[in-house]
Amino acid sequence: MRSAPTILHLDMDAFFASAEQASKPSLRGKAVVVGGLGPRGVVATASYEARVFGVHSAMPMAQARRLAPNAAYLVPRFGFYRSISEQVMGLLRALSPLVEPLSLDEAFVDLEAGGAAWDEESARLAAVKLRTDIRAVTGLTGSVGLAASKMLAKIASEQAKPDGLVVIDPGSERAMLGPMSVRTLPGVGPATGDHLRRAGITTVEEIVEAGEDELVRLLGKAHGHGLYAMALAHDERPVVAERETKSVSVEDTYDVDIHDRVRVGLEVQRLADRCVRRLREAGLSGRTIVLKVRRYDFSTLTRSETLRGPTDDQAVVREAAARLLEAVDTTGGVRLLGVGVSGLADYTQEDLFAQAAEERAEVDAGVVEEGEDRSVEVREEPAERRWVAGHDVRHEEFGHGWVQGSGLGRVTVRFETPDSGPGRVRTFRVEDPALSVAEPLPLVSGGLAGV
DNA sequence: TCTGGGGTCCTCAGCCCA
DNA sequence: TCTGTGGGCTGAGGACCC
Repeated sequence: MRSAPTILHLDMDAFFASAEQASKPSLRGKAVVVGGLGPRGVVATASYEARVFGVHSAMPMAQARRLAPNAAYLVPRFGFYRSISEQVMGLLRALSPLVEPLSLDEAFVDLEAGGAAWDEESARLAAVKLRTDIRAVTGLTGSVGLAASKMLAKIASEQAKPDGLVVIDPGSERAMLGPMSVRTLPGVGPATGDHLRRAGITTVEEIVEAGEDELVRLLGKAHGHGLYAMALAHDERPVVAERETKSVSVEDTYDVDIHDRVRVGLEVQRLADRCVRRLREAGLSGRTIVLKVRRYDFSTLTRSETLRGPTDDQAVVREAAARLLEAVDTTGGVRLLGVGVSGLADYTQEDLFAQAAEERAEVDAGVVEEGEDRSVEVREEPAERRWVAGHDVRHEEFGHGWVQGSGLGRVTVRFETPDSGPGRVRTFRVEDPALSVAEPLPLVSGGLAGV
């Protein structure tokens, strides 16, 4: 392990909820819950005000509504969050070329590799400046952990939350980790935590006392060795900037279980099409097609088939998924269906030529118009459906606002912007021609323009 | 209480092949 | 030729992460 705390872990505070609060002044200081709003939705992020009521990530939305009935409930706007995330990642890359994003709101940075820091003092200065810059550019706060390894930097940023900075001094790690719960260590979730507890192990120092052989016996080779090393604060995993995608998948949970076998088949085709679209957008093709089925009783099964060569062909993926479905008993109903492709390869020249030839043939045959996106069904949306709660809109007279709710032919809009005060609410007919869908505004004036 | 969506990695069993 | 062994691939499932 290196000797200076020059690995940085950044974790944006309650990211989705904070972004919504920054975008909507009337929600600041209020309980905000972002997640799926359907009957089977779960919480993606809860604002700190909502956490006071016991609401947390991954909690069923129905339970969150019981705990915090007066909170604002919003669907996630991933495009908006992605644009903020890109600004943050830009600030990180200015520190070092070695930036490893873990998600939209989290990343590791190897400060030493970028020459941004070489000892504790320089690392601390870089972290302080980073937090100031993030706030200036995005208007949001992030917590930072600094340590000599990834695991410890992540634990440090967790301790720093919200809006803080924690540095773990090299030499103090073992003493700090010892009394902590085994669940603190990466890779210990509910199942492994339970497993260890049944063996009388609840803290990190009890892992060390149990010894490596006992851990391997309990958890298997890879997990046992890995966890024992983590408990000793040994973590040599490097910060990796470019990670190759290993699989691409799409899945849908249905509001009501599907019983009709024909409908199940149609949904699988739709998912196969969506999966292929994502594959192509990423310039990838893959050999293994995976079908995922979650049944009415939440039991989940996967069926897969490996082809002779990689494909990104819609018809091939559809057919494979349909074959896999044939072998699955869906009596009783299904709540989730998914289609994925793994065993990925970059587009080969051969693939490109084959695809181009196929498309030319289709154009010649009059199947699709040149320039037409054949993967997207163009359909006129009913007026009601255009007004998604939480999304931005613009009114010719009243300016920029966001949809608070819609129904019964009416849409309610709150007119406010990130730099206005809390705004007023007005209601319109859903087909009001003065109202249109709008892009989110930058959270800081000029912010989206870049650093 | 009733459990999303998109991923990653590991384990185990069965099969084939050298 | 028979038997044992070990590696690689495939398919299924489980755990974990954000």
